[in-house]
Amino acid sequence: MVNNLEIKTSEKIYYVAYKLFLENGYEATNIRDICKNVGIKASTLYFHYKSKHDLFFLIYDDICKEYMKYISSIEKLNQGASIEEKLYKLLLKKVEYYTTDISKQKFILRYNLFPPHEILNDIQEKHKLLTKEENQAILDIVGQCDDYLLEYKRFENHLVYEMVVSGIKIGEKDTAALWSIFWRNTTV
Amino acid sequence: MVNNLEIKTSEKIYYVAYKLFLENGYEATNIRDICKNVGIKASTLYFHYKSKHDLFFLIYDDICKEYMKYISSIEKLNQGASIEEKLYKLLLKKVEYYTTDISKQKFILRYNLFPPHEILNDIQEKHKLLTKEENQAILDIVGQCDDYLLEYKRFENHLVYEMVVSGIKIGEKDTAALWSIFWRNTTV
DNA sequence: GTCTATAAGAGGATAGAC
DNA sequence: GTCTATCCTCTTATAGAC
Repeated sequence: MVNNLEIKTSEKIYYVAYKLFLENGYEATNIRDICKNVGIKASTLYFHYKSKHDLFFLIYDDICKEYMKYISSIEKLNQGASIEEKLYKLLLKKVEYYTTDISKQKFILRYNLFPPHEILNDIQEKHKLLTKEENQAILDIVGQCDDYLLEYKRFENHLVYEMVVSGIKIGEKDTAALWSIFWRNTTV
Repeated sequence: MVNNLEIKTSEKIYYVAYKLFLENGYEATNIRDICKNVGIKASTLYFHYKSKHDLFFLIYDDICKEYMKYISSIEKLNQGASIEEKLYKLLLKKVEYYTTDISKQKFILRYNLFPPHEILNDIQEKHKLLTKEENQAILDIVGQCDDYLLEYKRFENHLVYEMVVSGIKIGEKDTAALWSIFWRNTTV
C-alpha cells in the first residue's frame, strides 16, 4: 500500500534525464550523471531502459505526442469567421499551452535548432513527421489557409523563441499587440 | 618561396575546427575528427594548439574581437538626427555585417543559446563582457538611447535568429519594412 | 613539424551475485 | 530491482623517435 505512494525508480530516471537532456544537451548528459542524481548505479538504469538513445527518444516522443494531443484537442473553429480571426484564436490556444510549461518547447527548440550529430537522422525524421501532422491538424481546425500557414508558423516560432530566450511568459495583451502587427505586415 | 603560397597547418586546423564547432558543436567535435579533415595525426595538432579548450576559445575570441572591431569602426552618427534615424542607420550597418557572413553570428547564437556544460562558465563570462563592450560602443555611436537600447537589441537578435534559421539574407528593403513595424510598436 | 605509441580517464553497456 | 565488477571503445593529451 505504501509502495503505491512512492515514485518509481523508472519515473525518477525519466524525470532526471529530461532535465539534464534539456539543460546540458544529449552529448553532455551521461548515464552516470543521471544515475548519480537518481541515487542508483548505472546497471540499474539499464534494467529500466534499453539504452541512452532509447531513453532520450522515449522522452522526445512523449513531448511531441503530448503536443500533438493538445493541438488535436482544439475544437474546429467557426467556419464563418475570417482567416485572421481563426488563426488568432488558434494562436491564443497555442500560447496558453506554451505558458503552462515552456520547458517542453525549449526542449523541442534545442533539438531542432542544433540536433546532436549522433542522433541527427532520427531527430530530422521525427521533426519532419511532426511538422506534417501539425500542419494537417491546423488545417482541420481553421480550414484552408495555405497562403498564411507558413507565415503564421514562422510568427509562432518567433514567439516561442522569445519566450524561451527571455524566460518571460507572454500574456494575452502582448499576444494581441504582436498579432495585430504581424497580421498587418502579412496581408500588406 | 613556394612555401609562402601554401596554407599553414595551424591555419588549416583553425578553419576545420571552426566549421566543426559551428556545425556539430563543442562536445560532438573531437580532436581526431578535426585531424582527419586536415590530414594530420592528433599529436601534430597538439604541437600547434595547447588543448581543445584553447583552440575553441581562440576561435570564439576571434569572432567576438572581429565583431567588436566592426562595431567600433562605425562612425559616430549625426548628433542632430532623431533616435529613430540613428538606430536605423546602426541597424543597416549591422545587417550589412551579418549579410557578409552569417555563419559567425550562427556560431555566437549557438554557444550563447545552448552553452556546452563543459565550458559554461567561460562562455557566460565572455558573453557578459561582450554585451557590456557592445552596449558602450552603441552609446558612443548613437548617443544616449537607454530607453530603446534593450528593445533595439532584442529586435536585432530576432533578425539574426531569423537569418540563421531561414538561411535567407535579409535585404535593405526587408530591413526597412521590419524596422518601421518595430519602431511603431516600440514607441506606442 | 610530423609521426608512432601509449597513457589516463570517461562513457556506454553487460554479466552475474544477492 | 539493485548491486559490484568489468569490458570495450572513444577521447584528450603526452613521450619520444625521426
